[in-house]
Amino acid sequence: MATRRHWLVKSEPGTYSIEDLERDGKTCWEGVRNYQARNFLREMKVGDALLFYHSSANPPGVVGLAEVVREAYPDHFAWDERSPYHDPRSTEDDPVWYMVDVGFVERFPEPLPLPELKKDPALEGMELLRRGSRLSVQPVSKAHFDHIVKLARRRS
DNA sequence: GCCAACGTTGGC
DNA sequence: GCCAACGTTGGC
Repeated sequence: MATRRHWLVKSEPGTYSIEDLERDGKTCWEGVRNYQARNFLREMKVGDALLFYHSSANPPGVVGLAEVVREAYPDHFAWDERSPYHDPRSTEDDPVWYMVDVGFVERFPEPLPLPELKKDPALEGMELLRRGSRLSVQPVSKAHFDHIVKLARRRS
């Protein structure tokens, strides 16, 4: 079996929250419109583990875990003129944007707020904490991933 | 609401 | 290929 990879995905809770994913069980991760983030989406394999991050929240932070349940396929919202994610450069014959399906794994009893993650020396070098980092889909090292899960357990 | 950081666009 | 202008992200 191939080694499972680890990632972090951001969502604004007003758009789609961990509570929404808990309710839905799974969802398609549409709307990624950044090439670097898209390339990471296309690298994802079924079973890869995801940190679910609430951006533009009070406070922002990691709120739970999800997993990849379907590998990358064309993001058809790009073809929909009424969608906020519409992008005329992407067509059915030649898709530009992709999405995966993600499944709910767990919601942390308490969110891990960004300011606390910033203070943690064990998370040094994490992409999320890099100054000016805006990537909405990013790889996470296993060590950083495991440490964050451990922090979540410690809080409960 | 502000603004720093970043990505994209388009003129040249 | 350079780079200024612009739009977006996202913390604060």
